Amino acid sequence: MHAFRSHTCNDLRQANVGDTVRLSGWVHRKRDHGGLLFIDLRDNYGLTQLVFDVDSACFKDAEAVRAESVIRIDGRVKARTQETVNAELPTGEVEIYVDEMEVLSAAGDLPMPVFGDVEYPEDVRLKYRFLDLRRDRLHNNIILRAQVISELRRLMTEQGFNEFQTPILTASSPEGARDFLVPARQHPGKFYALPQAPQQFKQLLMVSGFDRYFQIAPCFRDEDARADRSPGEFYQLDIEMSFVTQDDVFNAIEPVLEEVFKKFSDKKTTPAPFPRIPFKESMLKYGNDKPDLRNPIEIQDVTEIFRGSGFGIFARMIEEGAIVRAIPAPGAGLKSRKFFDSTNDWSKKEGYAGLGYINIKEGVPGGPIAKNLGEEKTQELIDTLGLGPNDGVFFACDKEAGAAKLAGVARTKVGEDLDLIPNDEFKFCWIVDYPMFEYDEDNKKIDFSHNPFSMPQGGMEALETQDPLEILAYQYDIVVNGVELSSGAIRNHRPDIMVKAFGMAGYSEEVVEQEFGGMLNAFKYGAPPHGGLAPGVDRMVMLLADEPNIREVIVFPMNQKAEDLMMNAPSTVEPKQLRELYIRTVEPPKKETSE
RNA sequence: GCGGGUGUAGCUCAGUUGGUUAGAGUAUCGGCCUGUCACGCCGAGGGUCGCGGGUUCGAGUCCCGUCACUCGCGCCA
Repeated sequence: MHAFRSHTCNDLRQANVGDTVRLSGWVHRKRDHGGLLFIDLRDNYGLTQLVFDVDSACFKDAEAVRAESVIRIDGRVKARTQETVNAELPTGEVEIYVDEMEVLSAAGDLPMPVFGDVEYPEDVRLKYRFLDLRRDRLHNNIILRAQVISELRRLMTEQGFNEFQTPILTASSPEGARDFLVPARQHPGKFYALPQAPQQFKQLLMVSGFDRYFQIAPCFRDEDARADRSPGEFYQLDIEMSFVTQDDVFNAIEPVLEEVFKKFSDKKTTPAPFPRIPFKESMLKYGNDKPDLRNPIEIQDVTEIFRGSGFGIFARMIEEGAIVRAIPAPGAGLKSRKFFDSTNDWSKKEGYAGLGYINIKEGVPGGPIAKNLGEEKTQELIDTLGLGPNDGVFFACDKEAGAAKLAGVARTKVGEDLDLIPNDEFKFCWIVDYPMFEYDEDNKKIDFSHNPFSMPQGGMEALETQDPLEILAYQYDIVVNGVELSSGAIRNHRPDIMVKAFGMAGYSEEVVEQEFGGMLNAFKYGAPPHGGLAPGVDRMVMLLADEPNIREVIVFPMNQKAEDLMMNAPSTVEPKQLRELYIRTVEPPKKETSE
């Protein structure tokens, strides 16, 4: 017999009755009746009930063994009586009468139990991640993650994509997020950077003639955490293709996402082709470029109705260049005034200008805006917005960017408060036609709005003839349920167009040469038109596992402050290590303390 | 860096208007228990109420500061 097990804890069934078996696993739960003792033995695969009666040679050992100890047992499979069958367990028709037991590894007092589904503080869960990972919820999430990744690889490979590894130690690149730096011992004063994404490498792979690349690629960005953004590192399904148009990229990735989401979730999934929404339309109708299409509310611009109207606050602001966006709140007219006031208070607390509103009760519009706007204008609003006799509507008035943003968060807030967002579907869309450039208010200059490597729509001619702020790029995002899953682009493979585009954003040819020389140089020796994208793997699994927090789908995540509480990273290092690197650390200045 | 929330036993939580010796469930330990599967019953131990300061005759409760965790803003080509 095998040293540890003849079966797993999910193998034994009625058909095994009479067999002599050997099992190993964790003591999940003990039920000690004095003269009779049950242990639920657990492994990766499931649970099996062990029975020790008082005559058993190992009864005393079983009484002493603690939860989460690892044991090996030999025993006989017996059928349970009709009354004692456990229909909840796949192995519930049988149990093992134990003849011999060995403790392979004794467990001490547990800082958190594995059994049960009690919530535990996150720092305890992170410090004892190996215990948390034994629990069903995390264990299942991580298995799901493995299966999703395996399926992604299969689907990509079947489409003729090849998986290549790209360097982890590479060069810092000037824009994007903050880099993680690694000192270069052989080059005092110089540093490697961990890649924020294998962007240039995958483009270079296209120049190298590999035609179709993918990678489950680790990406490193030194940014602060969010619920859907783990600090440090994350994974992307990184994809690049040669000789393709934007539609070719869409056609390649849509079936992959559709199939993975259908396979690993019971929720309804948008069938391919996914809707395509121009960036500008998304900013207007949803107030952001990652719309949750489950939310039925659509924002409208109603600036013209308020221009010169009796509602003086808005009218004056419009004269100064503000706009007004309307956020309908279906059915909210039946809510009390408190609903509208507290939504307004919420927006102010979030740091916005505040929300005006009209609440229509039984067809009668109420609130200060309706009063001051007058009957005719109010009716025009109701007709324009298609409001019903018991609907409400909020208004965001500000400069365009501010109003759009406030309208967007209000749309989400109102949709949530009115319970308008169903949780039983995945609604995908593409956001397309991003602007190539935007005006950078801080530095008073034109800058890239997204990815500087994107091909401008219209190519060189557009750059030479159009208003820079009007030029669109072949740049696209995939969004599902308000989560930005991926961004991508058809790349700019022409050195002349690239130098021109960078020039418009204020980067000299020398700077481009210095920062992107590797790629720019490659484009001078025959580069195929190419494009790609990179959906976030962690976010995909988070959505499929229906988890609100990305740490629940990462095996060993860091906390919000980018610390690994289990491994104690980051940590100080030996002076010798620093000397080798010609590095000296400087204490940060102490904060002023008021005595 | 900024704003919100949370912080009481190992854990989940209760604790009234500021008023006796801060409670319950669970876990742990001891005792009893031969059909449980959240086993049951009896008992015990376990607390600087995150920490520091203040107000008060008196603070878990009120005020100020600070720390930890978390959510958001900034940041995220």
